[in-house]
Amino acid sequence: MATGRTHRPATRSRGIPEATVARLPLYLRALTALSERSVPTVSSEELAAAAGVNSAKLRKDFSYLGSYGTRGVGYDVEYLVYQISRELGLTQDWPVVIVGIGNLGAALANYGGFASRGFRVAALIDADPAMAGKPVAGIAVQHTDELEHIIEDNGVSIGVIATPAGAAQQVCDRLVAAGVTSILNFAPTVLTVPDGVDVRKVDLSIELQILAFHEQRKAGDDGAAAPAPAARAVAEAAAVAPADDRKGPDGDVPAVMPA
Amino acid sequence: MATGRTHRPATRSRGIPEATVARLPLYLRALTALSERSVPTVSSEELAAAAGVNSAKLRKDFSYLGSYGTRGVGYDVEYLVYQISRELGLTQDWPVVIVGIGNLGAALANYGGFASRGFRVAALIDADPAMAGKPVAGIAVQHTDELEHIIEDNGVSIGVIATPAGAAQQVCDRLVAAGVTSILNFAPTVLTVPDGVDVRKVDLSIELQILAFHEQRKAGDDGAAAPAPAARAVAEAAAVAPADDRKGPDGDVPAVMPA
DNA sequence: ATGTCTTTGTGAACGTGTGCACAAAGACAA
DNA sequence: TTGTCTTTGTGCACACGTTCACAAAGACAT
Repeated sequence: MATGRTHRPATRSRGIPEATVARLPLYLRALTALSERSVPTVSSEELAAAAGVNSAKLRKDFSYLGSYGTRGVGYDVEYLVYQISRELGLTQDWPVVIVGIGNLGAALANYGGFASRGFRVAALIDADPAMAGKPVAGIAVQHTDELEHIIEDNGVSIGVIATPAGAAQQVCDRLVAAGVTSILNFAPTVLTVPDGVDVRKVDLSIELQILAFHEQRKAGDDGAAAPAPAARAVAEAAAVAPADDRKGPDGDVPAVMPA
Repeated sequence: MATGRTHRPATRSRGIPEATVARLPLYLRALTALSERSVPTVSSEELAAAAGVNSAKLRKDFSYLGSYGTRGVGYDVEYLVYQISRELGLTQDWPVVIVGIGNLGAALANYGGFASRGFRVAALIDADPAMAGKPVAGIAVQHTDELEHIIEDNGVSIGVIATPAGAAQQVCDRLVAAGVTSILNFAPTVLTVPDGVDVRKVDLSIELQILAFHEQRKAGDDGAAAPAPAARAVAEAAAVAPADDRKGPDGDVPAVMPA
């Protein structure tokens, strides 16, 4: 350790917990809104409410970034916007490629939130030759053949995969080989990547299934909270089985009753 | 756990951890793929690899559902598909409404994964009168005025919000008032809902920001892993400041340098 | 039946995340 | 300056999640 500073500014940079990182964008959004309304300062309580989190959690989150608040007053909105932006790396420009310009890819290309914060759609790529040249969101779609070329020329390190599941791993491999080290995957597949490459997935179907689980829970629990009188008819139709034979008939049950 | 002895199926159902619930769809997908290839049984090791998780975690996850494996053999694929489907509530039909038929809403309506597992798009709703009647994904878009009507008639309990941020809370309120108790929110806003209503959010911009954070981390770390030679030029331009003056100049720094 | 071999199911240790509650820091007033 | 009042920053305890490691369960061969 060659630092030589007085007290440990410590490795806070390394030490920011994932859970905190995941919330920083949320705070940033709330702060940006305040900034637009020219609100000069905000307390942890107010900001936490706007971001939908606990105020103690928010303060602890900010403490990982450093001590940017003023006791008795709160946080300076502009300053905090800058600090969080910097911590998230949004003060620099991130060229992004979107691969797979189907319905979803096109929607992503058109999504305003993309461009707003440091992200720039550098290219739209699709495997369909018929798509090549067609403009989507003001950008001409390029063919997959150009992929490596585009990534290297533009210094792209973030790729978005919006292809069908079957093509995702292959596209992923090519992206990684060409130098991409962060991938946002919308295809319903588990991607395998080498160490050092980050993958985040967004899976509509999984989200819905999680909701369905909780929804079913509520329906089963009934008696208590049951604000919605509807949605029952359908549920009943499916309740053909004992509906609560967990643990099962001990094991002699054959592997039947599939979907 | 403390229970007597014999078999206390206990309240396992209540006790399924959220983290486990979130992985069940992942397992289900892997199992469905195996099922389609007519694979009869699978070990925790194999299945874990396919789902991209640790095998011990997978076994523990399954243990919350009951003891569906056979020691020395593994899990029966078909049986497990059924059990997980049932646990997730996918053996019943879930009518879903999508509100906001812009680029994203249309993409969602066309998304095959929706219909595949128990979910059925009951209606597409948009505030633009010009959209009304237009077919998207084979379904005629209906006007927002019909919202309450549609939800009640179809017993919809799951709603998807794909509107602009500004309209999201209002749409959410109407959905909830009409009986929806689970919401999948694509709008970049924090939704406020009463107790008993579940909200899950999917936020493209947040995912990208998290990736940017890690990407920046990698770039800062350099020296070690740095497969991508590109992407540096831009990064440099942003490195105007000391680049590592965290903790800041002690506090006299004015709140300037915003985005 | 007995033994061997495979794989589950889970106790226990560990790591991460959350939230309370309060001392300390600073603003502001007199 | 001194005192009061607000709000941060954080120690601590607890809840949740992950992973290891292994005994017990069962399949299968002999």
